[in-house]
Amino acid sequence: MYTDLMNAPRTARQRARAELTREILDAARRQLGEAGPSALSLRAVARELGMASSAIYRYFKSRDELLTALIIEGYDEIGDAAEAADDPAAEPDERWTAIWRGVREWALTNRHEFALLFGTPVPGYAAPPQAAVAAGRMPLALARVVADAKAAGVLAPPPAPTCDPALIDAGTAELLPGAGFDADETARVILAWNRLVGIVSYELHGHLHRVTADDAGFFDYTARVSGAFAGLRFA
Amino acid sequence: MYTDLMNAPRTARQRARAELTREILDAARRQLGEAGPSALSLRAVARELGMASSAIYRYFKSRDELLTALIIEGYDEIGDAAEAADDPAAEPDERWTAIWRGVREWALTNRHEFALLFGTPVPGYAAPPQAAVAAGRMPLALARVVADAKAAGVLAPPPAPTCDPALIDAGTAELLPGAGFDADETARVILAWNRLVGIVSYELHGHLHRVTADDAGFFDYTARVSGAFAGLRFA
DNA sequence: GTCTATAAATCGATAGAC
DNA sequence: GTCTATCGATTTATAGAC
Repeated sequence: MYTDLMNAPRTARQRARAELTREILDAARRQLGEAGPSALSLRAVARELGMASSAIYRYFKSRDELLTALIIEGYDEIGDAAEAADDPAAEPDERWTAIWRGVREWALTNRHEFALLFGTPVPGYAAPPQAAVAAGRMPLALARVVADAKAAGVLAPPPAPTCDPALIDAGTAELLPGAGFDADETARVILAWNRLVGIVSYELHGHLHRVTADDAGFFDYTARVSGAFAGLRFA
Repeated sequence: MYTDLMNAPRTARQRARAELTREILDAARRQLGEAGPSALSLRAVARELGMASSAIYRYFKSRDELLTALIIEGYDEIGDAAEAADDPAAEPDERWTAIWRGVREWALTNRHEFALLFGTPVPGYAAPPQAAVAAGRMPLALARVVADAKAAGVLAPPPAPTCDPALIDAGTAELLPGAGFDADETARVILAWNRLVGIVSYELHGHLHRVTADDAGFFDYTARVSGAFAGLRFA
């Protein structure tokens, strides 16, 4: 939505507005890490940019609107990272690992934004429905690999515990139109998405400190485990 | 550490101090949900209790010390929940599910405390080393089930992707003295712990909204999947 | 141990001059 | 569109009377 404003700036006025909007978002992202998302302060952003606190209200009319812009931008960037890492011509196991690594790398260089997306929700703030579209891009990248493996006939059968179709939301069953996922396949993609976010969160939040010995190596191991569970074959 | 103060109160003075310490902790826990952990305010706690803001410094000499007490108390409670749910005489699959459900129930009724433990870390705050002991109790409960299944000779062999022993911290390899876990078994317990926290976080933070259709049912399915991966046999 | 008073900051948001 | 000034509130923390 705000990125729309930054495309095709025609007049000098529009360009100036787009640039300042960008600077506000960048400053806000820098500040996410200093006091946490819930303490994000419009005033502090204004101070960092050398502008009056009231001037910023011309760009974002509330703190929540700025938060929404940051969240959608974050979901889009992590979706970009996942899609950019994916080479549809490669083998499923390689695609899977590449997507996982792309997401992790984005998270490592944008840890506060990752926390904004997947950490504790900001109290009193509710993300608008349109954020769901951007939020779905990363798990969809994972689903695409599974769908392609299934179409190629190389998807492994589900492991022992199977998923009751009644547990999956009707809308989610159609998450990848044309893929023809059954409940088990859908559930395995959901758990893969949850696993990816969960293991990155553990690494970023220090829960693996003195538990694992090699973060990148354990992450790759987790990716293999997750991919195998999803039905992909790893060498 | 603070709970020590509450055991064996001898004089009336000590009992009064213990009770007020308890009230401060309870009030702080109530406030965790209002503005998030990073906004936890000693003054607001004092106000809620009808005491002067300065008086509270007699009980906790800083906000970080109060946070530490809350974190250790939370880890201990979730460890209690896991241990209380475990019946060592039951079958491994039943024990596993019971522990999972016990942890989820604690999280559902203490969601802000759960977020304090496993959500975004509070900026500028570092948990003291002694918190690690309390933090380990919940995953240890999971490990105990796996260890007992191994001792009984009913632990399934590892699934295809195996874990390089170099990826596990040397201290973690001894996480359950006497269990004789190898790297694969240790890694599977770590991932089970991560899975449990991850799926509860997803449920609490709304990421499963309109994705799954039955939170409790999908949680049980996840528990079965996780237990099977850990090597337990589910009917 | 509890109180008042205070220090030196911060915040979101608005009004109104220019 | 940007500024100053302001409102009414918040915070952590300390000093000192009682």
